[in-house]
Amino acid sequence: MIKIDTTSFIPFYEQVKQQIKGRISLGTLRPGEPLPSIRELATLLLINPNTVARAYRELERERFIYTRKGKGCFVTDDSSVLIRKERTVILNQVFDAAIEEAKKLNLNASEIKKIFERRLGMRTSRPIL
Amino acid sequence: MIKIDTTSFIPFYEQVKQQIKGRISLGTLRPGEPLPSIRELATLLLINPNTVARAYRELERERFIYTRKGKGCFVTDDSSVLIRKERTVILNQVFDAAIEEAKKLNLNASEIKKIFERRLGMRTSRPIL
Amino acid sequence: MIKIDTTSFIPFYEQVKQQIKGRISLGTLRPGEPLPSIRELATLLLINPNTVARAYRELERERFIYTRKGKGCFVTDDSSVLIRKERTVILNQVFDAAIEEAKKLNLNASEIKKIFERRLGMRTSRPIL
Amino acid sequence: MIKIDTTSFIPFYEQVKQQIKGRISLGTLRPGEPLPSIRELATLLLINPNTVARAYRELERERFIYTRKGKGCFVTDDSSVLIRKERTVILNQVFDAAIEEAKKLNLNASEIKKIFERRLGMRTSRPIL
DNA sequence: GTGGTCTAGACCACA
DNA sequence: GTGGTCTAGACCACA
Repeated sequence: MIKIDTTSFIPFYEQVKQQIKGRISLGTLRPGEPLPSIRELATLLLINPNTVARAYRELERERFIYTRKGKGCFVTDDSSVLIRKERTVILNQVFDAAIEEAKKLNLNASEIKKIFERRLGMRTSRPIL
Repeated sequence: MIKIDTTSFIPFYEQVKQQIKGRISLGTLRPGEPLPSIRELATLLLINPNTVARAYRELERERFIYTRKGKGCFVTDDSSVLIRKERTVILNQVFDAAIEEAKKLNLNASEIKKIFERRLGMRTSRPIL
Repeated sequence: MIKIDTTSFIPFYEQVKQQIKGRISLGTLRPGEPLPSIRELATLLLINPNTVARAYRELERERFIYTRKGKGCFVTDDSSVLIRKERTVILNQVFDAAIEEAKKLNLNASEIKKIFERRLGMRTSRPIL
Repeated sequence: MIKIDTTSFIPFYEQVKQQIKGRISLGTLRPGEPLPSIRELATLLLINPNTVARAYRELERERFIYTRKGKGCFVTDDSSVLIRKERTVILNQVFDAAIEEAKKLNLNASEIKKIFERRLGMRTSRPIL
């Protein structure tokens, strides 16, 4: 499910971090549940274990996961609370960025809205209503 | 108007490129019009001339601008055409990114729409309606 | 009484070693007396038996304890002598470390002394005087 | 001035961090002042640049230093404030550790005090008075 | 098997 | 020159 975009400017370790957070937020990864092992995920993503280790280390420092030596890494109990806090911030950021971009390309609000809804529709299984 | 986000993972030269393209698209920079000189822009953005030079070099290679030795850099006649081509691609990218992000954070389509419209409203001078 | 600090950089086996030595020095563990069994101590400390085994193995190599197959591990007769030798070394080490740390934090001798005595007082049942 | 103890259990990157903090606290490194470059310090300490980079990265995340791409790392303005906060915590920790150690070795308060003052005297140029 | 530290060395952005 | 990311691979503590 996790993917690395090798063409992106975003560092690999950062992509891993963001996607782990995303999965916690989605509930795919729940409190107490183990993350894939560093080596396992590295193999899966075709990247170096050190890079995954860095992502995990930073997630630990940010209290989304915790580590037990020799056992593995696990989602913390308060991870979802932390993510919920980050959530609004993150969402505002990405939408503001998109809108800003559209404005720079000289679109007005209704044009922006039209494009947005087209994209949203394409990526939704059910009709929006 | 142009700004460098020093905390972003996007390289400075890329930020400059994107913003120049944005201004061409906006019509703030028109065909034939001169760009700010490398040194001038570098001073303005508090970055090294080499970095601006790289942005200009790539914009030239992509045919958005051309260089006249001793005179400076100018917007090409077909720059807007080129940008128009990029436009849809760019917009789709940024909106898809935003929507993707929202989905990772476990929002459904109508929630995403609500947030989007709130942000869009905040950043528009006239009411949308 | 023995405790593992899971946040410390000091390896678990080393923490066990140090604390066993401490108890021999304290007289809580006397020559000839049996140590808790490897499994027992491992269970108590919530760590793996292998880790306790390593601590015991090294203590045996350093002649603080000896092993009787099928019976267990016991404190040697000359353990206290050995520890007495280590004692001054150990104490100097820890105090030098503390003083060094204080100096790095830019305190002068009298300030260091003041802090030290405050801490010592706090951790002593009877008044020092 | 900075030294790596290769026999210590404390990781190299952590030793570097602690000593940089110590020098900031001492005033040897002042706000705005540049740290030695990563490569320079690595060469000096006979360790790998990656290890120094990790120390610097963590110091940056803890807001003791900041980084300017292509320019170097510099002490932040509020570094001393942050250190002052850490100061008491750190000092209590090290002194408590030393005292605890002494108690485990079965010394009473006055003996501990005697040893402490002997060590303190040895490491002070002027008599304490 | 698990994670943690470290090295040697490549390649990039930036000054 | 500066810092940042990444890889390949070694060695250690711990389960």
